Amino acid sequence: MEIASKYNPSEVEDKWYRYWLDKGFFRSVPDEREPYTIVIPPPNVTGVLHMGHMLNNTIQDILVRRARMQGKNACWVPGTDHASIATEAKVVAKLAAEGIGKKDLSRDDFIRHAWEWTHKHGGIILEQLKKLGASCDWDRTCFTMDEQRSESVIKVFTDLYNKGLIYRGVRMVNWDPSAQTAISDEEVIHREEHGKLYYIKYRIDGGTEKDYIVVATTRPETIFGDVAVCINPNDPKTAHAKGRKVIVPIVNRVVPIIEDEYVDADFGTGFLKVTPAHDQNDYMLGEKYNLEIIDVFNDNGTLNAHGLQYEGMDRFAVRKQIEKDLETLGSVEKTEAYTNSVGYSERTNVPIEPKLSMQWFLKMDRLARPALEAVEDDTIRFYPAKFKNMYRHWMENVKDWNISRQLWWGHRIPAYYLPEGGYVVAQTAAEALQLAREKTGNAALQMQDLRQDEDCLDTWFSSWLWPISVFDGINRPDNADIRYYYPTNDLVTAPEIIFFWVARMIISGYEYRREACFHNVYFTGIVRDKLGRKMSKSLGNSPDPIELMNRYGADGVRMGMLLTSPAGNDLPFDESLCEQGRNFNNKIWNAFRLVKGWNVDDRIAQPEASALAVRWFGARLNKTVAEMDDLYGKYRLNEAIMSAYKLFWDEFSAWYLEIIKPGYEQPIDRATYRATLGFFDALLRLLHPFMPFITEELWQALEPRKEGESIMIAPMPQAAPVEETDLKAFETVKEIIGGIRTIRLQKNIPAREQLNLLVADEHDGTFNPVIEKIGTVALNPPIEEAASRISFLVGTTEYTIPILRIDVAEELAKLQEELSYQQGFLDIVMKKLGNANFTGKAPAAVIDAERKKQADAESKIKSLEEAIASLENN
RNA sequence: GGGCGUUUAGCUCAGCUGGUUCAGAGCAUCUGCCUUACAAGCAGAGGGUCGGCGGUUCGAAUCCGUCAACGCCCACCA
Repeated sequence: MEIASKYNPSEVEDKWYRYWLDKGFFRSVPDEREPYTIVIPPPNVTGVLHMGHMLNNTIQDILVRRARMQGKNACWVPGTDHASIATEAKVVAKLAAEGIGKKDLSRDDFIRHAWEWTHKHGGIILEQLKKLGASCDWDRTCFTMDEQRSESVIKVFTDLYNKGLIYRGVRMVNWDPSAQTAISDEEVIHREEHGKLYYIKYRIDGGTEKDYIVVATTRPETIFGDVAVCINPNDPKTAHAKGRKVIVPIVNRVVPIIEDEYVDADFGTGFLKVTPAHDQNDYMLGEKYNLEIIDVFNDNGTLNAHGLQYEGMDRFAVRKQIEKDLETLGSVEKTEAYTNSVGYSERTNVPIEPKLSMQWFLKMDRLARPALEAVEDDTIRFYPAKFKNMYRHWMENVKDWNISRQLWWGHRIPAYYLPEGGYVVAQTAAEALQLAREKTGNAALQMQDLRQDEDCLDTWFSSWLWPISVFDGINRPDNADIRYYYPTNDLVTAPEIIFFWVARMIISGYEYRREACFHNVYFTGIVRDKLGRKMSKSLGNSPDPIELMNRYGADGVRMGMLLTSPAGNDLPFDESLCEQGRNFNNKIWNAFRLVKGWNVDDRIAQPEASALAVRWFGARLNKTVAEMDDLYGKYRLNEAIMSAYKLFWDEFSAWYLEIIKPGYEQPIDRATYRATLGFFDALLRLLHPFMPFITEELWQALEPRKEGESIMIAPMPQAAPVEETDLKAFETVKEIIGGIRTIRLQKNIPAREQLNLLVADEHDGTFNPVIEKIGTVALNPPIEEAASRISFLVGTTEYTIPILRIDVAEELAKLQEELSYQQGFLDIVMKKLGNANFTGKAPAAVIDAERKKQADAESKIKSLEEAIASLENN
């Protein structure tokens, strides 16, 4: 049998994925087993896979595959998100390219286009996840806008409205002039920006040219909305203006000077222009003093008729122009450089315009309470726990959630306006009509008399129900799926959406199921490039995951992602990590080639060294299994994989296989061979969650398998009690071998040349046959006095190799160096033991440990001195 | 402006309730090897006064204080 010396992933990955699908291994239906559930953070339906998805979904797949192998009924529900604002923007852009404006279309026509787009580009990302090996139950694939999920959303909206938690009101909202919709506070990103502070003169009404006050502003284009100027009543600087009126330049509007302590006398000039329509604080002042509200902008960020000659110009163009015009008028006292924080839309990346508009809000304070407690008392655990602080802070200061968006692509708000004012909220149009008739007492009211609200709901208003709605637990709260799978176990997501999504899911979980929606949240880090920059399309620093998988294999990339990322830490990604992953695949592949290349001969007895190796490796394996269980429990997946990695590479390949390896073209005994296949099997199972493809390929080839068997449903090795003394003794063996190899290297003695090794009486001989085999040494042979000897220490035990060729001077120097190190060490220990403070106050165990150090050092010094003496005598 | 977090080998990180499995791991580096599983490999080796300063203690990477650098979250002084 000829097996290639390099593993070729592309030959096996698709084959096994199809096999798993065909056998239905990913499918889950409720049964009597313990459930293990994960719901996928639904990616944008028209998105494509990026490195963040790779990390996130690899982690989920590891958790799910492990749970499945532990005998749990594992269910990973996949799906996509309609991504209201992002998708609508893409559709608008696509239509624009065809010369069609959104306004030219009816709502229905636009929605039709959006569905077309969704069907055309949708679901690509799910196909890409298959390449990664994701073991999702594809039969359960959901979409936030499919029928069941839509029904759930509308039902919840209606329910919350009926509970009095949803209200409608005019509020200052974050307006995105590009998408032309309001967005929530969480969708606004503040950035420091270098701008100008303009000092503008406002003439005092009834005064001369020389009578003016100066107002400092960063936004001169809003002066069309100025309705007052405010001063602090306690500010002597501005007191002269009390009770006066001033004239807003260009507009020539006469506005009053009002007084409020909100104004910071130390900022700017002490005069604050008040523009209630375009600033949150000004709006508050406006309400307080009952000022007129003048909105000067159109929805797209251009000026409206209030902007006079600037009407139709963009707000930033106006800022530049008005600066010039004010200067011409002599109304600018000065400008100075100023840095302030400007809000940007997360989605469209344009500066947010504070704008007054009618929106729908969800009251959050009562809803948030159980969700806060759940995380505080660890009913829901965060990994890493540091995110608890962030969460608490947000939840304690939670504000009402603006849930309406002025978009078409999404769930339309089920509010219906009545002809004579007022509205009703109902799940269906028919119910709405019924309600409307009751409310108005007009039985003749018809459907066409009602007008449904034009807005749709924030995308997160559907995803916050995800852990419930994917099991249809909103519409049918008692169905078998929701009762079995809910609460879900683990959520794997990015810290960026802790408020958008995680917090709100917890809230809806308590409101609609009265219990936590998941038990553990694993926060992944951000995948960055090796310079520490966030990966982005515009920087072009983001590798294409599909391309990476083609080059390194899905398993290689999965390994690469996991090798370096503790939960919550950013992941500085470098292709060399995939290389490391691929190399590991190859290592496993070659170990397999070795083992499968052996011929078994029943006539030969098991060598002693092999029997010992089997005994030792059995213990070593168990120890790692226990370690990995512990690490999984703490969600330290990168450490779990490292411990499997070292087990396979160092312990199994470098030690175990080397010990049991028969001579060239020699057969192996049956007992050792059986044990080795057993170990290999267990190792593959341990590694399977991380590297599903290669482990399946080799597991299938390791022994004859029946149709329908698979490593992915084989049991995960379980920890058994470990014989620690063997493990300890073997570690000593490694050091002895290391000592021998070092001497070979230094003295240029080939690995295959047999040497003699003299050991002291206190040497633990348990693994002597192993030492003789891989050290290529004879232990304590009957020999005549050697001309020279060279020795090393393991612990306090001396090992000596008698050899002929030896450089006495060099050897002496080495021994002297070691001697002086030991003497220095002994000095420190003695000083400590001589310190009455130490011996008086330290616990007995610590003092005993120091005494032991002393004894060890003394014994080492003694044998070093003897070795030196014997060399000198020769 | 508040709050939180980080700082340990060239890189990414472990080091729980202070004391030889306390200075570790993987990668990278260096040296020697094309040894019949694997050069995508094997065998060895070097490398850190645990961010600075001060304190508590018999003893500090570990506890306390302080300073510094970096990061994150929240916050609309125009």
